[in-house]
Amino acid sequence: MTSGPRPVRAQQLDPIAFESHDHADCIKTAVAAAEAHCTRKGLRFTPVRRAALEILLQEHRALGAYEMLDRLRAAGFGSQPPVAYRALEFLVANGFAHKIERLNAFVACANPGASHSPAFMICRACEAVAEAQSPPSRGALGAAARATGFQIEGTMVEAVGLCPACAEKAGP
Amino acid sequence: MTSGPRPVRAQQLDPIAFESHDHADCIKTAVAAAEAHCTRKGLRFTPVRRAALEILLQEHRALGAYEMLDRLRAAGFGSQPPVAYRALEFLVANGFAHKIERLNAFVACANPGASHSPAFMICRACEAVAEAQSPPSRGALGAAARATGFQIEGTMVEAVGLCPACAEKAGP
DNA sequence: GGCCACTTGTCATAATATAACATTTCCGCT
DNA sequence: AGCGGAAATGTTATATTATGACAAGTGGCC
Repeated sequence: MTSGPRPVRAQQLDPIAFESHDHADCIKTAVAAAEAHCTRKGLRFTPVRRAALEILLQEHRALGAYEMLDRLRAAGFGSQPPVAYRALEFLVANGFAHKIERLNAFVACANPGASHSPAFMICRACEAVAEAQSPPSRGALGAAARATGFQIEGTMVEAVGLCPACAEKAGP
Repeated sequence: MTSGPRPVRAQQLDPIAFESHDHADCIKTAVAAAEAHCTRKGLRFTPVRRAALEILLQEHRALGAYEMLDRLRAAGFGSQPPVAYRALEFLVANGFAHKIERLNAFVACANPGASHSPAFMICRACEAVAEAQSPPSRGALGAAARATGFQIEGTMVEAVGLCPACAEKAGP
């Protein structure tokens, strides 16, 4: 999980998650949305939790819990694993972040508030993670579930491959 | 696994993976298939590897690496983690087993040899795991990949929920 | 203030996974 | 049959990921 040669460019416009966009703005928007959601639901959007979300939003890649812990510690919060795991658990439980099982790592939700059945594309070279929306209970799996009587409560879809930037570096 | 509806006898009938089938037979068949595949490909189907596959086939649920290690040790093989991890790596690499990322655990392949783009249904109550075939990257994910230029190399699909037996136990 | 639920920080430990290396086994070759 | 190299095995040691338990702090509410 090296932080590798990740492209970091001029202030606000970064080619991340396979597309360019205004990063500072996407952070502000997402944090504001989370805050609003917590207010509505009576949840406590505490400093650690806000910090954790901001840290995740800095990257469009998955961050391990211990990487998160390092950054939270650097920001003056507690320094033991549960600090990171609890903040991440809160973010995941409330749809502000997702766990990437394949990487044992966490990524900010690209679409908080939207109906959630996300699918992820994970670059095996640079570890960037992009989120796509996938319709719930899709094709073959939904059919198999109905056929056997299995009740689906949640589905994980994670594709591993090469993002456009890394594909270009790798081959012709 | 189930190669069609098969007549079954009382003693060998186990209600597993959400369906009844002849378990002893499904083990023999799968091991023979693996052996044949290895012979064809010049791979070494060594005793540990065979034992690991048999152990996985005993269950239609995912087994953690250390659970596997315990059983391999009991069978007279080495007693250190790499023993289990290497056998499992071999089985996964050759399509005889799959890793269930959600559980950090491994399950025998229900359909070895078939074109592989498996999807799993994981019961959160009893941890049974059933494998369905899913068409490779169709639908929303494939579309997103094409749109962004992401090259999918492999996809993991895991649904969590309740198997029929546990659903019945849980609530009418 | 006193109560309560929740959150935070910590220590301790569990569970999962890999690195590195000596030894043995197997296969192809002569 | 004997040799050489690649692969597999078993081991020690350690890295990485994750959780249990408990004391102390925080904030809402009567």
